[in-house]
Amino acid sequence: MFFLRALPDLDMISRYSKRPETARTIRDALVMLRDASVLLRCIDRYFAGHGLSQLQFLILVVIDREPERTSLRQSEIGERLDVSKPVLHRTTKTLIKAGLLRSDPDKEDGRAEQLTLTPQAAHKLQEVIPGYFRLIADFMQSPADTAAGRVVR
Amino acid sequence: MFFLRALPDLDMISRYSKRPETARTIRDALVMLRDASVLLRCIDRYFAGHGLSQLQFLILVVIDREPERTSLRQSEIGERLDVSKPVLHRTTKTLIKAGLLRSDPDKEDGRAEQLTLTPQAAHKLQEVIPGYFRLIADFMQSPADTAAGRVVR
DNA sequence: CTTAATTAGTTATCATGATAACTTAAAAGG
DNA sequence: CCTTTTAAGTTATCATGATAACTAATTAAG
Repeated sequence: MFFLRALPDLDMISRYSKRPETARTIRDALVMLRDASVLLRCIDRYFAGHGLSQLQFLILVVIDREPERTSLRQSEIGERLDVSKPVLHRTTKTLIKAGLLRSDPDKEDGRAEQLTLTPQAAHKLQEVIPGYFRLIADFMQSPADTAAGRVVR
Repeated sequence: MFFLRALPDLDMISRYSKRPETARTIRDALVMLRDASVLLRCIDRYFAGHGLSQLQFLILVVIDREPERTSLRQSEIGERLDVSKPVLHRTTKTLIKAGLLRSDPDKEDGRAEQLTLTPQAAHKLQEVIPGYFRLIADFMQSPADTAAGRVVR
């Protein structure tokens, strides 16, 4: 996360990078980092209000959206989400305990487990996705209001 | 951080948000979240290579760039950086132990402390800022190469 | 002045990210 | 086959974010 509230001005950036064109690019990147950080916090807060972390949500999503499959292994989820193995392990266990995932042994591989969405998980996704997209759309339209938690509508 | 490697396509997004214009906006936001997350990781890795966290760097920066002042209180740093008080507390203590900050009692307020950059900190900033800006510029020009840690030059 | 409210900083505790090192099963090489 | 290497998942440990609740100093109100 990028925490700086007031970004450096172009002059300051230019002091360290010769070409003015580059300074402008860097400025744009910093704006992006700041915007994304604020939005990520809004998203975290939104999911927390539904008893989920962002990663938990994404794990459910990648299983749900898999065509022709109803379950994935931990390792397959890892191919779709850019997180470390131990974090994936811990988070899938949390989801199992919460009743949102079911774990079955993989018949082809004794080391692996197949992770399937429970009906509660499918329901949870239905409950959560519309508001997720609405939050993002609201933020893009009016970042300050959305970040302040005000009703934008 | 936003970990999804392959973003949902417009059709999928449209299933949850009526207007196609909104779907496009959401897609843009997801792209931004993903780009920013990848860049943030590159930045983390860069600072780690110099013995700093991103927050540690930003604390040094906001003190350094303060006009007419050579020191700030914890609370003033908190006004400039969007982090919680305990995190700020812990991180400034770490910087003091590392010899990058000096803490002096505030003469006007018995509760407060004035935090000043040490010469090592000023040197560290000089060492670190050019590469920081270069990393960001490289990333904006060629995200994949920069993220892969390849030399872009 | 004295009391109440606010502010600066601290502490304890938790959540969620990472790496390193491990166990066990599967796959590859000889 | 048997050994070695790779892959799936797990465990231990650490870093860095958050909130809640605290102490002590300052400021505001009466």
